[in-house]
Amino acid sequence: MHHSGSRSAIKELLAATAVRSNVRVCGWVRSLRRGKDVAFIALNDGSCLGTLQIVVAAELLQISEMITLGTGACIEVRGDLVESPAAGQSWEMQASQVALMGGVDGDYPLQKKRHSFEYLRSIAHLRPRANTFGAVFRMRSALSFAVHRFFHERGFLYVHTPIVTTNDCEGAGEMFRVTTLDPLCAPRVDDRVDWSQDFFGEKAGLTVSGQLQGELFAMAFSDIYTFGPTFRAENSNTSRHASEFWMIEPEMAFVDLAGNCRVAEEFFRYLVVYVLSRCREDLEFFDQRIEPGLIDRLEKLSQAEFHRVTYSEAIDLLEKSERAFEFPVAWGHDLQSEHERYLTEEVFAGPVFVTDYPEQIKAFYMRMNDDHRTVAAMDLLVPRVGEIIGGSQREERLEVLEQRMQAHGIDPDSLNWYLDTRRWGSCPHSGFGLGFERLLMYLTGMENIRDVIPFPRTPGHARF
RNA sequence: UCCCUCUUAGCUCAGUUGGCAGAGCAUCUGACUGUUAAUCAGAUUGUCGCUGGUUCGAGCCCAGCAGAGGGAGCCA
Repeated sequence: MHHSGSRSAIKELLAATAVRSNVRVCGWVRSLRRGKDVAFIALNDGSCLGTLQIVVAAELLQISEMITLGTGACIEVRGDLVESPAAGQSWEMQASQVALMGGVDGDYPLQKKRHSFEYLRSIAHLRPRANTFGAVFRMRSALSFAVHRFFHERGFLYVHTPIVTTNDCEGAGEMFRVTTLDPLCAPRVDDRVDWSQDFFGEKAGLTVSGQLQGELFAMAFSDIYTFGPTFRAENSNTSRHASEFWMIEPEMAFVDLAGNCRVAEEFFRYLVVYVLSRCREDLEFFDQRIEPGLIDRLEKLSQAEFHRVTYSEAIDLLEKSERAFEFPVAWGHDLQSEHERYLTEEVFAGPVFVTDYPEQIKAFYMRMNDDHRTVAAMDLLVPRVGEIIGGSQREERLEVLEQRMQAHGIDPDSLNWYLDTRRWGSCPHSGFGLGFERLLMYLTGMENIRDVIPFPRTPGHARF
């Protein structure tokens, strides 16, 4: 800023304990009420949900280019912070100077009224200025910090696993291709693209998970975690899926499945308690406007016991229920959304870990149990969202792992570096993956993943 | 990818049996006011998603296409 004098954040002014003179604030006009002698501006700068009421004498507004002042305009105000004589706020600002930085016209798409989320998605470049999205993205930021704090407090190493990868066999979904070859005349051998001539000398793509690399680090640093973007080229079109999302993946040496669940539970509870104490104003907004009862739900959750049930027990519970499910319940088949929802919403009415799934429906790296028909896998199911965490104890025995890879049609040679950790100094270890956006949805009550990502990427959509 | 629903003013949405295109908000003008998404009066605003069909006549019925939303699958 070319002017001297520092800028006060509106959050700070609204929390003031005494009057303050010669204050400077900058922000965007949320609402303007104009009278003959006096005008009132509700100003927001994103530092908090609330607005600062600016009181302006009419003469001040008449001087300059104030014609373009309206909802959405950006202004700089100088004046004094005083006690507000009227109801509605305890502090307000008596303006001595108002400067327009960026005006608006009648085409400004955000009005001082409620808009549909669908419409706001179409103006994703402006929606951060709307109350709901202000609250969502402040909370996203706070929650990211809380994730790092949790692991930092417990001595976990934060590792940046690669975004570009050449593993095509993680079984976690379709990959986006990364290439510098010209799609119209890519080099070919035997009628197939010759990836050896590509930039990385082999077929490369965007990561679908940092887990395999995370395991390598866990077998050197004991406790590690990753927290970064993940990409899935699946053509899935639901309110819970995005092509680009953020995932948190801890990996812990010397920890079995039960210990893995304990960490997941502690982590989940830590984050709930964190937002309850640090994001109160935004949570109250969600509680009021997005999901009535949210705060109560989260407070109960912070005390709640997380239930544990094996897959086989879950199948029994589903079979015993009088419910007519659309998909049949049978041991050996994966649980459908409706089954998961029934378990977490009706049977347990709270978070539940389902463990020990049949080996044929889970990934190759999950540890084979002694019964030789289930693996040490766990999913954490929560009401409303369904599966929010998926994890397992990893197979640390070289021969068993090789066997599992064969059975899943994966060439062990393509992952020889992964197998090396089992060859030399192998150890029992476990980890899980938590979808950051799903967590955010659960904590805000927002129902569409596209509304908790700043600029969401989904099939057919990568604008902004 | 499959199933269902939707698409009307800048936004949110009504539009009956096929018969003149509507409301609220926003915007503009004015009034009024220490106001609280202020209030009051007046004014402006339409390729009824697109293409074709049925009909004397289509926002409404039919077909195709496009876009959006919800559900399913896949998963986090």
